[in-house]
Amino acid sequence: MADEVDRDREERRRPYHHGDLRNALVEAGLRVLERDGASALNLREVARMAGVSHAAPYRHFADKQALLAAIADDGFNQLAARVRAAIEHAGEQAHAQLLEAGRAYLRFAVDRPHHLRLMFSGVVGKRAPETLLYAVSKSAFALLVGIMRHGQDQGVFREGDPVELSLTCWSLMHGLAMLLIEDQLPVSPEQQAMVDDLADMCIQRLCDGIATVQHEI
Amino acid sequence: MADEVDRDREERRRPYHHGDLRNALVEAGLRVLERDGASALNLREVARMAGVSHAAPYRHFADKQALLAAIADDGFNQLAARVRAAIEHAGEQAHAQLLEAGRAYLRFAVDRPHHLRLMFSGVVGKRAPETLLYAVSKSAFALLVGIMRHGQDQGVFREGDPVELSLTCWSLMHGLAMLLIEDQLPVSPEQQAMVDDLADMCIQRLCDGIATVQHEI
DNA sequence: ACCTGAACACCGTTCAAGT
DNA sequence: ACCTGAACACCGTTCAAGT
Repeated sequence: MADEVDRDREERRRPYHHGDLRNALVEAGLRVLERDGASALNLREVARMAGVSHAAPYRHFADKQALLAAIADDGFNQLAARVRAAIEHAGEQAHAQLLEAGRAYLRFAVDRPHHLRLMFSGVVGKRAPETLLYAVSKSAFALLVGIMRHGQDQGVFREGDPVELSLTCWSLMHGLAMLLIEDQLPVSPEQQAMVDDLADMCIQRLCDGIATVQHEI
Repeated sequence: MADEVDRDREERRRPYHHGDLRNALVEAGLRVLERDGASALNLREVARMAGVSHAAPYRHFADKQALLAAIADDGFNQLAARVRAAIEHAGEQAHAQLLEAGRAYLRFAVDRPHHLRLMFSGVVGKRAPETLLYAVSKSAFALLVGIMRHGQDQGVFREGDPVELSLTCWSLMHGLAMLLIEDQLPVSPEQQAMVDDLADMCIQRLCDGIATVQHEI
């Protein structure tokens, strides 16, 4: 407690030149975001929290949107890291990897609902395919495609374009995450075990299919 | 053109007592929303568009959030109506009904991306289960549960809790819709035929399953 | 009952000036 | 090179006053 206060004061005392203001602003923004939500996130308070004047952020970000984009970008990195760790933790079986990846996605949503919402809320604006943001989200997607290929090699996943399979799976988990944090589902985001079960259930349904016979399309 | 101008002027001329200001505000808000997005939606401009002072909306809405909630509510009604019409148009087969419902969901997303985002963006705030909003979204969900039961009766859908099946299906379509309007998918929302195909493909994957063998969970 | 106009606090953004 | 302080336009919200 006392240590935290001292550290805070030290950070604020650092005169004039803040060591790494850009990062400090992103982190402060992240704190405000998860505490009060996106609508309460404003540049002036973020600057206040970082101990600089309200004009200082404009040295590092063109405007408020640019800060939001940086925060969203950080979220994509964190999400990808979590999913990657979950896959590694799952062992060799593609099916188990898929379940763990799904759980990790949902846990991120439950831990940082405002962050996930920001990442997929259009605040960032239409992005060009070259953008870093796009690249990072693509890299999380690449993990999923890897699982699919792996499962096809193991003979446990059906043949077909692994990108299509991945896309279906991502949509399922993403929709589940969004509906969950919007309280649209009969499961409270607070109950971790129930959330895990929900992820498992949905992925299991996707693996098993819901039809009794296969339709031509 | 000239007619529109005349009508607009007539609406604005109506002196002092606006006939149905509440609805006029919701409609004006809807127009601003789809034109410029949620971040550009402000009460003062909406009031301007409705031809009243910036304080007038407070006679009908407690605050800005209440107007946003009303707009979101309208969206849930429109979405449910579209899905209902799609199901009726699909004929008797549960599988066809499911495909058409999915297409309708995705088309709504593509037609009104900002509206869908608002509906599921937490601006409305945590809602109590009794809220109208919740009830309406539940009624759209009820349509889906109906399809599932129907398919089970027809013997084309696997046995199991129809609510679980519906929840999986809704998550899949919702996630697909959100990712699509965020330009996260390799399909442009402008290409209607591609969007329909995407909906079909995902639902087909869910119906068929992706695993070659059924796992215990 | 319903709407207006002035007023207040606050935000995003800019810019000349400071170190 | 990086930050400050004043300034501007604009927004959400309130309230006494008008019809």
